Amino acid sequence: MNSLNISFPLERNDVVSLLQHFNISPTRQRIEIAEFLFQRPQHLSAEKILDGVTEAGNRVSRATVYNTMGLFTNKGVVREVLIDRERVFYDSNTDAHQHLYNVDTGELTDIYDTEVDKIVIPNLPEGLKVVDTDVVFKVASE
Amino acid sequence: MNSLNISFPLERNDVVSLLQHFNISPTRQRIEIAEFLFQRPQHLSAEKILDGVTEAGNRVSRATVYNTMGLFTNKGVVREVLIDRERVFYDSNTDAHQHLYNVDTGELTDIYDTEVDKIVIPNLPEGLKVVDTDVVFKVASE
DNA sequence: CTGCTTGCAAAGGCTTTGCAGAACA
DNA sequence: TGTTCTGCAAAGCCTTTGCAAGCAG
Repeated sequence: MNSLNISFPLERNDVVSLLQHFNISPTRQRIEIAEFLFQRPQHLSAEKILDGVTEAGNRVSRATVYNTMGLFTNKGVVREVLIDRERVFYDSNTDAHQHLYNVDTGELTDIYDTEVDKIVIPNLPEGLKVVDTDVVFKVASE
Repeated sequence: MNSLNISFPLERNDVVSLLQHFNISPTRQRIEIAEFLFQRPQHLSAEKILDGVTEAGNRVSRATVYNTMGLFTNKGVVREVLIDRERVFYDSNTDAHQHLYNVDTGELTDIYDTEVDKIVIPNLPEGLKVVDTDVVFKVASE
């Protein structure tokens, strides 16, 4: 999925390149948000992103966080993960991978299972192509 | 996932049995909601469920629809599908199956792919078990 | 009776929007 | 100087909650 091979954490220069690669003009706010996102592979809500950017000493409005994350998602910079109905999570890891969601703790972790790539959809109608595959394994304590 | 082998549409008597099977006392409202859900395999939002039940000539409040769908989900009568960030969908088909989501049209369809059942999670921590597997293929026009 | 259910209205909480000012090319 | 972007505040919208009345066992 991700042909960019991001090596976390991303330096500021790399962040700017990344944004430009996706045809996003690198404004101060977008750079600061992206820098925070790509410190490491992580799953973050809009609120957490706002908090994180703010704690890093930068000032970005809530509306801009929402606008920016919508933009990043559309452009493919990050991936939306819908698991918790309470809020959307943004995944800074866009490599092909799946998720393990612990229903007891709410913890969301990445897993890599090459078998998933081999899945072929039976009877995929003509003229359609798969643009993304979301796989979430919900796990609980035994 | 579903060992009940529901044959759509479900008759009123079967609906009552179904609810009892899940230890849900069959109140008028719950029966009417379940009857609407199990007319056919479908993916419905709370609003659509309220509309449908109302149009069928029954009277149920919005709050009861939400309460009931929460109950049905917890008991395993239906499955929540989180795809659209706008709202939650409830799936009246609880057989093991996957979803095809057309990002252009918003259409959500069921697919059956036995290969998915074979997926084994690498490094699943001890003491955890998989309780559910959500697979969504996002497709678009070529 | 006693506890479970329902329904209304209000509150809650995440997200979007309108619009004026700022930044940018 | 025209376009894009930001930020504030308000609005929007889905969902939950408090609470009184109704219903079931």
